[in-house]
Amino acid sequence: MTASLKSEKAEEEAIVEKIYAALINQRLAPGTKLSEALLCEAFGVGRMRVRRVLLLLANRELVDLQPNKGAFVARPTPKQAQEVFEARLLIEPSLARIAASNVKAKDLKVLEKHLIKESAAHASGDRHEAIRLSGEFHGYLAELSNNAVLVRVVKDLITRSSLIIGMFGETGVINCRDDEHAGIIQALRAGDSPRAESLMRHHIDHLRNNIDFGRSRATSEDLISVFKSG
Amino acid sequence: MTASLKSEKAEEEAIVEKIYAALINQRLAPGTKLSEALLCEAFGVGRMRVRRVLLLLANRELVDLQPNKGAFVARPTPKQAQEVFEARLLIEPSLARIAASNVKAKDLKVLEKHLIKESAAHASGDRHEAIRLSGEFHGYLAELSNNAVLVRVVKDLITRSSLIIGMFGETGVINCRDDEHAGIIQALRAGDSPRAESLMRHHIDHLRNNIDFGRSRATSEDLISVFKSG
DNA sequence: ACTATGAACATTGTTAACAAAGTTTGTAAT
DNA sequence: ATTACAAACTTTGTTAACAATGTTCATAGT
Repeated sequence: MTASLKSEKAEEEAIVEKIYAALINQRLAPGTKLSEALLCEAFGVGRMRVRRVLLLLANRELVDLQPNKGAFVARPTPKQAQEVFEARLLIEPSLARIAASNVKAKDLKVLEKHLIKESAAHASGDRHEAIRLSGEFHGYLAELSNNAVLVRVVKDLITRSSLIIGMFGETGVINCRDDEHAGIIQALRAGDSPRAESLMRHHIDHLRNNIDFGRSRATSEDLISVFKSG
Repeated sequence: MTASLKSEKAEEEAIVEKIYAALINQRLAPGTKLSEALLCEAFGVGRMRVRRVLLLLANRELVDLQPNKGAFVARPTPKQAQEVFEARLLIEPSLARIAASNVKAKDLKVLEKHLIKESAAHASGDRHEAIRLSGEFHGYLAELSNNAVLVRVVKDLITRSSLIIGMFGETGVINCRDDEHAGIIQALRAGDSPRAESLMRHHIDHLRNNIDFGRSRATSEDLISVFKSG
C-alpha cells in the first residue's frame, strides 16, 4: 500500500535508462569514471542497486568494469566500433524493409513529427540533441518491426554508436542527415520495401563513412595515461 | 601468486557458461526453479556470485527473476518464441553470406568435423546432443563473421531457441537436419555467398515450421499451478 | 472431508560492517 | 629537483547478520 513498495525492479530499470540517456546525449564521455558513491548520491539509492546497474551496463558493453578500480564509461576500440556499424548495416536495412510493410498511418504521423524536431535541432546547431533525436528515429523504426528482440538489439547498437561517435566522429559533421531520414519516411509511406531497405543501407553506410576509426579523440583521462607512459 | 587470486571475473563467466550449456542441452527445463542455495552448493561459491550470475542470465532473458520468489528458467511465450526465430531469420542468412566470403580452409575443416559429430548424434538418436551440436554449428558460422557483436547476438538467440524447442518443439522431429547443414558447408566451400544465404534462410524457416507456437508443452511446475487455478 | 486460519519454516532482499586493493600525499634520499 | 618509498586515505569487493516476503504444515472449524 505504501508508496515505497510500488517499485523495486522498475526503479533499477529507470536508473539504467537515465544512464542510457546520458550516454546517448554524450553528457557522459567515454572514459569517465562512474564511482559508486557518486551514483548512490545522484540517484538516492543504496550501493547494492548501483552495483547491479553497473553490472547490467557492463553486460551491454556500455561500461567497463575494472576489478578493484571501478566502473568507467566504455571506450570502444576501433575494432569494436567497426563491428557495431557492421552489425547495424546487417540488421537495420532489413528492419526498414519490414517496417515498410508494417507501418500504419499513426506511425507515419509520429515519424514526421519527429523529423521536424530533428530539423530544428540541426538548424539550431544543437549537435547533442541532433544525435539523440537521430538515435531515437532509428529506435522508432526498429519498433515498427513489432519484435522486442530486434528492438533490444538495435537500441543497444544505437547507444554504443553514440559512444563511438563521441570518440571517433568528426566534430564538424552532423552525423545523421535529416534529409536521409526524410527519404526513408517517404519510402515507408509509399510502402516501398526495397527502397526503404536500400535507403537505410546507404544511410548507415554514410554514417560509417563519417567516422574516422583510425584516430580516437582522447578524453581527459586518456591524456594523463599518455603522459605517463610516454 | 596464490591460486585463489587468478580468477574472480572469469569464474563468474564460467558459471554463466555452464548454465548456458545446461540450457542448450535442455538439462534445465523451462520453469525450473534455480534457488540460490542450490546454485551456491553446485558451484561452490557465495551467494553474491550466484546473484550476479542470475542477474546476467535474467538480462539475457534466459532466466525469469520474480521478486521475493526467486529465479526460474525462462518460459518463452509463443510471441517471444516467434520473435526469436524472426530475428534469426533476419540475421543469420546475411551472416551466412558474409561467412562464405570469409571462410578459410581450416574453418571448413572444423565445420566438416563438426558435421560428422552431428550425423553421429542423429544416427544414435541422441536428441539432446543433436540439438546442442546443431546450435554449436550456427555459433561457429556466426564466428566466421569476425564480428563479436553479431556473435554475441546470435549465440543468445541460439540459447533461447533451445528453450523454445524444449517448450514448443515436436518431440519426434529432429530440429536441425544435418543434411541442410551439409548443404550450407558446401556453399561455403564454393564461396557461393547468395546460395549460402538462401540455404540458411530456408534452413531457419524449416526450423521454425517444426515448432508449434500454439500449444506449449507444460512442465511439471506448470501443471501444479494449472491444477490450482482451474 | 474440506477449507480457512495461523504459526513455523525457508528463501529472498537489504543493510552494515569488514577486508582488500588502489590512489594519493608527504617525506627522505640521491 | 626528482625519484623512491611509506603511510594515510579512498574506493571497491566480500562476508555475515538482519529484515521481509513467500511457502508449508498443522490445527480448528464448518
